[in-house]
Amino acid sequence: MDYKDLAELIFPNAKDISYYEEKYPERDLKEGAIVTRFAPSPTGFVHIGGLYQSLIARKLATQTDGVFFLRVEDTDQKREVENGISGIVQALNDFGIIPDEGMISETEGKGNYGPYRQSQRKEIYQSYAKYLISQGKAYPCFCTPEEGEEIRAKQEAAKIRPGYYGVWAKCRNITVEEAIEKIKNGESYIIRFKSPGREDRKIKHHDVIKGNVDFPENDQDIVIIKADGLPTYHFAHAIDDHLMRTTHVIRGDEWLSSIPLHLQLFHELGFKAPKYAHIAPIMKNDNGNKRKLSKRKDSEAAVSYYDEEGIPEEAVKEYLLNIANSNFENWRRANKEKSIDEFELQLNKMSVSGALFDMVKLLDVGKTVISMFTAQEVYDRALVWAKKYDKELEEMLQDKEYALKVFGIERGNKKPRKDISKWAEVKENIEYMYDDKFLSKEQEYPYQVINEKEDIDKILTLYLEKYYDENDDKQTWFDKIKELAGEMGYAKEVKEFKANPEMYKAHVGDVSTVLRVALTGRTNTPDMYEIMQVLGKDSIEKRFEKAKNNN
RNA sequence: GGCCCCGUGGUCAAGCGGUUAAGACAUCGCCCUUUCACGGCGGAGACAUGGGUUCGAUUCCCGUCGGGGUCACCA
Repeated sequence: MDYKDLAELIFPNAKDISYYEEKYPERDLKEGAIVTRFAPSPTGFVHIGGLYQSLIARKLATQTDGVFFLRVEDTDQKREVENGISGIVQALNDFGIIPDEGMISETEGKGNYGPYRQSQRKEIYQSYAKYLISQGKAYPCFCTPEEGEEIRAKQEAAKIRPGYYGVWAKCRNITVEEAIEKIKNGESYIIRFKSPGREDRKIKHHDVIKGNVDFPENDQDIVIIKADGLPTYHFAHAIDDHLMRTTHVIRGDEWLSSIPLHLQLFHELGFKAPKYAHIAPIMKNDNGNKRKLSKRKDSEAAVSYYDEEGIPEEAVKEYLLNIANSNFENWRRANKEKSIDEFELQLNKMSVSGALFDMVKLLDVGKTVISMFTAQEVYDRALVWAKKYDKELEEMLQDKEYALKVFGIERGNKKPRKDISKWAEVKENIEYMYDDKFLSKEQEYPYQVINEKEDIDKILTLYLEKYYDENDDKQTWFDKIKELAGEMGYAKEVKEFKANPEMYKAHVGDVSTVLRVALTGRTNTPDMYEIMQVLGKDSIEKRFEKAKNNN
């Protein structure tokens, strides 16, 4: 009896691996094409780091005329979550990251290298496990989980390296006869890889991002097929990325230390190893300590957060690209109008250590992104967001014509206004432009220099009676406010005021402030001329009236 | 604890033997016919540390300290 008999006994129905090698041939792509993937487990939660990886993977595949696919790693039934796959598909879709192959819904996939869901690839893994067993490179292990823990406890007590290796690998040297007998007796078992490695030898590895890294060889006989018949991550990774013809494995750097194992697995399986690019995680400062953005503690770890806050997907992607390749910023400044698809990302320019997540910077990117939008785009996007998250804003946006005027203030020129960084800010930002909101609410009037009610009332009255004409162009409008200032005995020019401060109580700017505050309840607003144009005479009169009646 | 990776201003980061050590965000000041925003100009602000190697180290080597990752029948 030999290894073949043992393999046959364990996996009697498994196909020969040549079947799969033929079924999933080398891809016919041009030289240098990158085949890569995003391979999450379907927990229903997409982490910003996952989006980061996908963005990078997608870009690289696109840049090289390669392939980007979505593979779902659902070999741990305990972690299964309902609709977990759809959540991932949807999240990627929201950010315009569309895989060429892979899962497209909870149950369907597309492409010729599937299934793209590991739980549906059980037979494939078993074929390769069978192959390894028949080669004497894997073996059934009859140790129970409890025995495993005992071994571990002993190792810890003795302060030696924990794990299933060397003399601790009890089942590694069981004879074929013995193994067959145990199996026939119905003893339960798992399949372990028989590692040929030695801990005292080093391997060299070149990571596309991390550079050269040396590790001790792997000597652990890791589990490859679990008691439930499904593979562990490591085994599935080797089989899948080989069969799906992945050229570059782009993943989080928490996997870096598995490199010796993975390389060994590829080698023993007779596969060519892919290139690896281990991405540093996005971190957060937590009381002086850096740590990965945490699903439980940090709302911004979930990609859904950005949708809820109304941070445009373009902004999130630009920010991420910023972290990925610091030359992106310069490129962006030189190419303001271009799509980020035209930026060429380089893996080897990525930072080897994790960046702290910077919300302030993200919002700054958001501001710039939104400032480039037309009023129509702002309207459309804000409306989509409002329908989902803010009924009141949705109502305000019902009068599209008016909303477009409001969003059009100081927009579309060479120095567009940058005052909206996310859709959640829109309501607060435009609220005062709506009569039904403004007039019905009790207002604060933070007048600055000119404070006497008498003066204020006089300015408001005079302005409407004698100066304001809605047909004035901006220069005339401006000149009239100066005249009003003069009539009131204030300086018509700020410079004049600054030169002779003792001669005047206030200047034209202070008069403007009175008008502005009466009009909007704020000291900071966009250009007042445009505001008046949008508001119209009727509204202006009502607002001044309200201001006069204020106390 | 073992193994591995990393350490340039508050943050993201160029530079990688000789530089006035870029740039962006944040911050401060000035200017931008009246605010704010935008924009412009300017200021403050950094090579963790101790030893080497070298004519010369932010750049190379070693130690220290600090940070991160990993050591499952989870991915």
